[in-house]
Amino acid sequence: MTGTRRRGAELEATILDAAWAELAETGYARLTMENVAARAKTGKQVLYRRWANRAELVIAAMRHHSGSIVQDVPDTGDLRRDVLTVLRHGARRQQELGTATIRGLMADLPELDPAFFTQMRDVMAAVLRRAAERGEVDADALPDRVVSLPMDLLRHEMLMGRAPVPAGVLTSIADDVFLPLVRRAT
Amino acid sequence: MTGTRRRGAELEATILDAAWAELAETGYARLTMENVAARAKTGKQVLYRRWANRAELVIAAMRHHSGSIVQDVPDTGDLRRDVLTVLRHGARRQQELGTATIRGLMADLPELDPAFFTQMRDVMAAVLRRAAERGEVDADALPDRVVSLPMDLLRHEMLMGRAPVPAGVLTSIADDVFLPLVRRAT
DNA sequence: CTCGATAAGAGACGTATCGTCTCTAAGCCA
DNA sequence: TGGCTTAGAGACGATACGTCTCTTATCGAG
Repeated sequence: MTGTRRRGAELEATILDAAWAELAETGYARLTMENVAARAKTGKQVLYRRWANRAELVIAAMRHHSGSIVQDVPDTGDLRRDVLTVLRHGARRQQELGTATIRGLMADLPELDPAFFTQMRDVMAAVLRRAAERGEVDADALPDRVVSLPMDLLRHEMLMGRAPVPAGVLTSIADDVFLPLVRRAT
Repeated sequence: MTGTRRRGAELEATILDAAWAELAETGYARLTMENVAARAKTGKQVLYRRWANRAELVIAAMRHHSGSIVQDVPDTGDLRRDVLTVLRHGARRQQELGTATIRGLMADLPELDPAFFTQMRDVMAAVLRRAAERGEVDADALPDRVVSLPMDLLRHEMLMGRAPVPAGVLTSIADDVFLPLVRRAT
């Protein structure tokens, strides 16, 4: 039995799984290219051929582990419920990664992908548009900052806090800040 | 002339100045204990005797460079102006440090000093209390989250953005989010 | 003024990881 | 079947960490 040598997509998937496992086991700070390569039973060069550095590898591993962030925008017929659903989704995602990983990535990445933000804002925009159609909010002329407000606050919470974001924070973002703001007649 | 050997506070100040200079020159990522020691013309051990790691040294250097964050709470007689003053103060502080340094610190610090947050929230609370006395806002029964909202959003902006926070962002935080929220009659 | 304790100044040291390079051989394609 | 690509494996020099060792300047007690 001479070794079956993996290639292309198969190899790539193995590496990304290995990276994800290392991430879960040791965390971002201690994740090394060497260990990922070892776990995937391949050489470092194979990693460097695909990703320029740790950060890119980890980003790729994240994407590989769970598809694009939000495909199904919630539509429960109630604005508050929709908002909380979006927030919970984000919070769960954070829990999977851990604060330390998120912070580490932020530090290593020279530039954050702007698509990441617009994506989340578009989700909220869709939720708000439907709420406007139902008459729950009075206008869709809301400033961009207001639209992205819930996710911005959640992100802030995820970055500053240590542990998983408590559920109370999510309801507070919705009830103390966002809903009073969008329900208000301008 | 046998060397004049520095001690105590004098030595410490020299080191912190060196750290601050290195920070400005090379940024947090490339700041090394070795270089700081070299610039201060001392040994690494002298640094490690005082600070456990890079992050602590840099924090100390920041504090040394510019005193406590806010001693003089603005009081212009106008809520909007006060809020913007606080925000500008924070933005200036960020500009001095640079986003990369802030992110690096966040990644390295296991735990953020909670005093940092309460401090900023207390500033906003003071500003709001005076506004309430003037009748600008209707109640001082505002949720904590609302009180810390402007600084939270600014912090989010500082962390996610690359360059110094544009002035328009500050006014947007005040005019699109904070003021409509606190002026509203509950 | 003298003596001992303390800590500065300087650098060696072992470890860890980086990112590059090199080499051999396996697997795909014509 | 022969050639081209690239996987698999590891050596390599560079950098920085954090610890340690050693000498000697400086401070404070007596």
